[in-house]
Formats: sequence, structure tokens, C-alpha cells
Amino acid sequence: MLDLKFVRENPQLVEEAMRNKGEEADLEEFLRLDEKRRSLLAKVEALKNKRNTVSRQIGELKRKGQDAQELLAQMKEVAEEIRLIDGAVREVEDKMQAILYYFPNIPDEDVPVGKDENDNVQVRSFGRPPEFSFTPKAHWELGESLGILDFPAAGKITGTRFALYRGAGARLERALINFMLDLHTKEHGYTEIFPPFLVHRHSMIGTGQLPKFAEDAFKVEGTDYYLIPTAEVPVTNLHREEILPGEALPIKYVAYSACFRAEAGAHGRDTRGLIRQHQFNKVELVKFVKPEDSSRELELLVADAEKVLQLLGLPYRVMLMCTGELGFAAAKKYDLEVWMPAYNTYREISSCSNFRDFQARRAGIRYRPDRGSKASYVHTLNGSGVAIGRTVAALLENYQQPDGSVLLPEVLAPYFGDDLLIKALSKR
RNA sequence: GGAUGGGUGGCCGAGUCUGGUUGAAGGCGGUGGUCUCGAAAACCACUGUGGAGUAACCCUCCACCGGAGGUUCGAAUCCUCUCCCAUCCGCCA
Repeated sequence: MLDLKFVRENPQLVEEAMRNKGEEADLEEFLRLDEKRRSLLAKVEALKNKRNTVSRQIGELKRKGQDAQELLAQMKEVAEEIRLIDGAVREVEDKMQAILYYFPNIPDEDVPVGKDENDNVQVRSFGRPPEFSFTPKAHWELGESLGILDFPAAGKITGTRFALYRGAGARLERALINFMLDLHTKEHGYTEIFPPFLVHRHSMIGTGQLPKFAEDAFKVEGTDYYLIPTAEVPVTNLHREEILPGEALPIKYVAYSACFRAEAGAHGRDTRGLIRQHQFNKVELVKFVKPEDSSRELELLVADAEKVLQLLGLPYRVMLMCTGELGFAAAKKYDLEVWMPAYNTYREISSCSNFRDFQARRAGIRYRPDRGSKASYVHTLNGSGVAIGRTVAALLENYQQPDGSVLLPEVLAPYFGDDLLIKALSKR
């Protein structure tokens, strides 16, 4: 959420941000309502002042046992007038709030202006796509022939866009979660959080999933609970409506969670494999930092996520997202894209964003720079560190052998077990 | 699910029965000062947030005692609804 005063004083910047991000909200109506609100406030506050003054007089008179009938009658009218204008003010404010929630965050100045993925800028890359002496198989083919991924079974139990992992597949998923959590806690200084997977509406609003993206979320019928689309939601809201001491910053959390996404509007895309699921696992990094540090902290966050892929030996590239790909709440975003042999291209495996004070304002997360000084909003950042399902897919495809087996990288041995070769079992 | 007790400023904690200078006693913490070679202690002063007016972080006014309504000239205080917390009982992984 943007600051009301910021919008009032910089309408052209808001306009520009909406244009570049491809977002829409009624800025003109908003500014008109703002004027109306202020004129109403001037009126009603003068009346309230009168009411307060006279009410005090009435109290005084009553205490002395004198008659206050005349003032009482007079104030009855004033009270009615106040009630009317207050109602009007609230109506205007509700409308303003509704629009304010729909203004996107302002992109950083170094974010390239662009429309779609073709305008993203590659920042750097790591590793080389492996060369195969055979035609590499897609991960779902490998997974099925190895007996470690069973999509038909998931379809039978639940439906499309769900996966069932079996045997070594299930163990690999679990191993990756632990590998990433250990890396970020032991090497990168994050504190591990295991959050609730269901949150209420205020949390969803706090991080920006609501009200605008309601159709992307799963809501539990008959309750006010939503299945989290990412651990970002519970973990960022951990400090909702709090004032953090300045010396506590930066705060760095890492959390594993299952993630649930309706994937509305993604019909027909990535229908096969692990790439796009209604439920997937993810290890998420979340930071709360001082405003002056957030640009640097984003770079560090990206580096922490990259470390995962480097250790796993997966080729990837770092992309700086253009304005059109930034998303609603982010001011700047890098995507990590991992090489997928069967797709013959790079696919997103991590998304690292700086939200500046956009989420913090919505969620009321502040800090006190020094003891005794005024509280102001923190900056929040988060990024996948990284998506587990897509990592499994990438490992299967990149480490596949001519005979259809998969040889996992050494670094996973402590988590997966010493036998890193996944072979097809003859059983059925 | 049933019963009871609670939610007040950065924190603790009065006030609610008996509505009226109560933005809210007192304490802690914080800031500034006196004292001191310096520090501690003691003492003094200051110390919430948001909004409107304004060139303005001076000032004036308005709002805020979990949240939303209501009664009233006037609500932290009375009424209704709701959320959360604690304890006990029941149920349960």
C-alpha cells in the first residue's frame, strides 16, 4: 500500500508506475475523494470542537445544579449533524481505501521498463547446460519410469495439478527441504520458522494477496482461513502491528512450508510434471531491514538463494525483472531460472523481491531507529530459497543417465543417504 | 463445544460498579538537565499514534483505552455483536 500523502503529492509517479506495471486503479477518483474528505473533515471537526466545549459546560452546570435545558436542545441538533457528516466521511474513506489497496508499488529507478519476459535483463549466469549423448527425458517421464513420481495416483486421490511422490522421490523431496534449511540457518544466519499453513484475512491483506488476488488463493469454506500461497504470508505477518527495536534489524527468517495456489488463469500451461502444482513445497527467505539497507539486502538475499543451486550444481541464470513482470507489491525483483534440459530453456525456480515499505505499511510493521526516536516503517524482502518441486524436476533432468537412472550430486548424501543413484525398481 | 476471568500508552498497571477538564493515576524504560574529575545514586523536566489546518518537525483542532455498531449533550466507563488471550471441564492427533 502506498502512503496517502505520497499519492496526493506524486500522482504522476503513481500514474507512471501503473502504466509500466500494467496495473489499473482510478487515480483521478481517488484525488477527488481526497479533496472531498478534507473539506468534510474541516466541517465536522469544527462541530466536534463545539460539542466538546459545550458538553463540558453542561457538565459544569449540572454539577452546580443549574438548568442546562437550552444547551442540551442545541447540542442535540449538533450531534445529529455530526452523525451525518461522519457517515459521509466514512463512506469517502472506505472508497479511498478500496482504491488505495489497488495502487501498485513504485518500481525502483534501476528496474528496466518493459512489458513481458522478453524485456527482463540477464544479470549473470552460473554453470553450463549439460550436454547429453542421448535425448534427455522430461522429469515426469523419468519420475514415472523410476517409480518415484505418480501423477495418475495424485489425480485419483485429489485431481489435476497434484503430485504424489513415492520411495526415493519422497525421500528426495524431504532431503532437499532439510538441505536448504540447514544451509540457510547454519551458513547464512537465518532463524528457522515453522509457520501455520492457514492464515486469516488480515495476514493475506498484510502481504498483498488480498483483496486484489482473491481468486488465486484457496479459502477454507465456512471459515475465514486461507491456505497460504507461500510462507512469506505467515512469516511476514509474524511482526504485523509491531514496533521493532532498531538494533534487532535486520531480522532474517527461513521457513519451510507447503504452498497452495489456485493457478486461476493458468489453464493449459505446464499441465505435465512438477512445474505448476496446486500444492508444492518451498523454503522461503524473509527479511525485515532498515530502509537504507534494503537495496544491499536484496543482493545478499539473491546470493543466499543462488548458493543452493550452486551447491547442487544446477546451471542457472539471474534475471532482473522488468516493470511489467515485477508484480503488484515489489519495487525490484530478481528471478533465478534453472536450466531444464527437456524444456531446452531456463525456468523460474526462485523469485527474490524488495517490497520496500509497501508491505510494511499495509501490515503495520515498524521499527524505532534509535531509542526515543520516532517509529517508521521497515522494509521487507523475501525470496524462494528455493522451490522444492522444481528443484526435484531440475535434478532429475540435469542428472539423468543414459539408462534412465539419475545420479544425485554428492552434497545431498548427508540428507538423502549414501546411495545417490536412483534406479528403476523391477517391482510393480 | 461448556464455564469463568481478562484485553488500557514502548512495557507493567490503576480507572469501568457510581458516564462529565482522564490522552488517561502510579511505576518501569527512554531523552534532556542539576550534582560529579567521571560514573552511579538522588532530584527536576520532558517523553504515544494517526489525521485536518499551515510554508512548517512551532502551534490550533479532531480521533484513538482489542475490533465494529448503539445509547447519550457527553463513553475507557452503559448496551449489542465480534475477535483474541488465560484457566478449568469435555472432546481429540
